[in-house]
Amino acid sequence: MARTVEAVLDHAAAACARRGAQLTPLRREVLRLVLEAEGPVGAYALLDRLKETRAGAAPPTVYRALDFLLEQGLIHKVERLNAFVGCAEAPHGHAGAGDGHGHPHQFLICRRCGATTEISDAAVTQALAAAAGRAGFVLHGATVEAEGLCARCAQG
Amino acid sequence: MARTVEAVLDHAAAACARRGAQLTPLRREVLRLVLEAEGPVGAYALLDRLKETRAGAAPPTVYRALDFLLEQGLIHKVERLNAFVGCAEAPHGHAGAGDGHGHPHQFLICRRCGATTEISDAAVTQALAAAAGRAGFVLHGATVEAEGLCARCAQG
DNA sequence: CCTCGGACGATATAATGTATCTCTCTGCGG
DNA sequence: CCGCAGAGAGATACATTATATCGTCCGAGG
Ligand SMILES: [Zn+2]
Ligand SMILES: [Zn+2]
Ligand SMILES: [Zn+2]
Ligand SMILES: [Zn+2]
Repeated sequence: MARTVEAVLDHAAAACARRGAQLTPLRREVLRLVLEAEGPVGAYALLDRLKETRAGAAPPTVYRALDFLLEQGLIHKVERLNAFVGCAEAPHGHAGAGDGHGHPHQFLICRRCGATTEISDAAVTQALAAAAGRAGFVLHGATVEAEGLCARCAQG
Repeated sequence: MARTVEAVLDHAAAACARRGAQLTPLRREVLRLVLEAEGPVGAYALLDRLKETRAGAAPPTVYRALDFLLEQGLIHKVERLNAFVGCAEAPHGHAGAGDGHGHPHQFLICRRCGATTEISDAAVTQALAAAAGRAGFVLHGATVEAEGLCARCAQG
């Protein structure tokens, strides 16, 4: 797993460089903390972990890094949780569209165990685009977060 | 317009009563403030307005009322804005499902003028339900918030 | 050398949301 | 009438999340 995270970090650094951006050591460290977390992680939880290696870290430190990672499409924000997760697709070649918006995605959030699964369902994306179009709305992005019970918790 | 708001409030009170809940004067006042706002309105903005008539109002005052109104499906929360809007369907007979979750809905949020339009698109709802089902996820509700340019702003 | 811009450090403050305890009112059983 | 339970609300304090602002450093380009 540690190997995997390092590989993703290297891949992310390359993707940033390709777009003229730079995954600095600080940003890389924050991204690592997000990826190592088991699920969505709050900015202040990240800050606490970051302080272990960077004593002077403060809220703007982590928020600036998170803003960068969001722009690069390397992480997503879960609005319902005010928390952040690594993009599930970044390691598989997508790594952000370079347009500053990431890619269309949806979250399935378990109300019991908190598991948050990223999916990228074309039908959902299309349906939303169609609905927006009918309203004359020019779509730039969307937050889609489902709440319910994950497969594991639904069994009990 | 004022007439309309009063009519909606009366309708909401009746709907609550039908479900064994009570739209108390305080809750009614908070709902009125939400409905009178031009768009999504934050809890603390509501609190400021509420203080004009209820000097002792504090954060829990407004949050408790908002929680009740959310449960009754009379308002929705816009997660991306941390703000609240009146349900666009409540005045038209729906007025909450009574199941404590409101109804499926989506928001179209204009990044330029801030206009927030509530829609209820069956195709989006179905597509999301299908995607969740394929993941073995039991869907209970969803936050769907599109960002872009409204018809008016897109023209410029 | 100069200076310009991006990244970061540092401090303070704003905005949003909860916990907890008390108090009062109301309806009801005894 | 009395005592009690439960909902609603007042009040204080606190927790969590996010931003504003200013200063410093450093490398790219002139
Ligand atoms: Zn993603
Ligand atoms: Zn679960
Ligand atoms: Zn609605
Ligand atoms: Zn607009």
